[in-house]
Amino acid sequence: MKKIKDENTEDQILNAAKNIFQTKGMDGARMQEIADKAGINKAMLHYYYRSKQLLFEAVFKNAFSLLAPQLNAILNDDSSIEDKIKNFTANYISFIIKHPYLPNFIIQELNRNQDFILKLKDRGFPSIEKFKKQVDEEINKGLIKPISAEQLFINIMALNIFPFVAKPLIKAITKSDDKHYKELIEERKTEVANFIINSIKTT
Amino acid sequence: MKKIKDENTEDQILNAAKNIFQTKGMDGARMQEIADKAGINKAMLHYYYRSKQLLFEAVFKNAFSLLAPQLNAILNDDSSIEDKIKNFTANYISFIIKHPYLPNFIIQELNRNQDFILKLKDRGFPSIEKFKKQVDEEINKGLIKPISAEQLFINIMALNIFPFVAKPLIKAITKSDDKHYKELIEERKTEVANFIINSIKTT
DNA sequence: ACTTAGTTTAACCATATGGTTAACAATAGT
DNA sequence: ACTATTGTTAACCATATGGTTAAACTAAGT
Repeated sequence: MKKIKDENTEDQILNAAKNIFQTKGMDGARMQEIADKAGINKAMLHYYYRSKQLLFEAVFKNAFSLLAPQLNAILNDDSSIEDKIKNFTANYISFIIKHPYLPNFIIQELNRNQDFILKLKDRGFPSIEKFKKQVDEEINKGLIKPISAEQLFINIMALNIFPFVAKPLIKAITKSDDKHYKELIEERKTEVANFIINSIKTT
Repeated sequence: MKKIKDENTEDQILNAAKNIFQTKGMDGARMQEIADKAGINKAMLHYYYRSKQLLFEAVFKNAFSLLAPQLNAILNDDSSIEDKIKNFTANYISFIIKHPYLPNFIIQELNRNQDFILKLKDRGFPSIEKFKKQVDEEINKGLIKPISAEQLFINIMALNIFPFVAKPLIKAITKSDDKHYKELIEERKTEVANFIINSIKTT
């Protein structure tokens, strides 16, 4: 009863669906297009995933499960805040270069359907508690200037994620072609960490 | 031949279209829903705007023409960089509180259709040249630490715009209800400017 | 060989959707 | 009052779309 194939149909579908959903979003995606990209019949999509909604959710959860560990790297790692910021910045940018549609996809779809995030709020969902303690500790030790952990976290996310989400806008305003945009992003692997640390480090 | 009315049909349509397009995006919006919200017949949409695409473009241009002056406030004002950052941060956040769907709408749609930005690139489209000169000048005068104008501009945009774009994510990770989220944002009116200035100000 | 269970296909279906049409209403100029 | 122009409506149309069905195919178990 097992199919001996290079890749089973279910995965072919999921990969095609990832591709289409992440570039066009839930509303812009067409089941026929996904089927075509997977090289199979449209009925197969429903055979394996029942509905567009369920197929989409499979893709979304999959995408989020890639992003979550990245965020947990700031929130739950044991290294110092300075080290975390340096590592996260370099790692996250490399990570997104490999998955360019991820941040946009997640942000867009979370905005489209606010309730949707409830379906994710468990197993490994990033949470800020530990980070809060760490920030307060380092402030007390005089290692960093006073700042709320929430604001610091928002700032770290913003500086790292935004340049990808707003790529078209940034390219237009800075009059960059793809090459120059890529250089800007590459620079940010160190630039962003320095910018943050400059701001919060005690002198 | 003029209609004496509280509001002419064309504007009613545009307002309804704004509402629907900005919350649901081009792909998620339905002409029927726009007509219903405007309280008119669906044929009127086509009578006044010919097609969904053209109606959408009217809404988009309108939205962008609100955002552009905000960005130009950093790029082309005559005040010092420090003052610009302080003013922009406070103003922009107040501005978005009034137009909460704006940044998301623009970013989402620019990502959906990359070519679309070409239709905007004229009259008052924000451009970074003047800001570049100013940054270099202030660095030379020793007022701020060395930083590329592009990176500084990206950082300013990121810290200000991202918290709105990523609202659902931030709310979930910081376990905030609407009230706490609003407080976080309110804090940022001064927090963000301090964060940036701390980082670039010479000591 | 035959049965059984899972897999795949083509054809089909109901509905939604953007858009059109033709008739009708209102208004202003004459 | 008559006419031309503009505004508005209901009915309609072609197509796209998510989803279903019934039949055919495949591979393993016996």
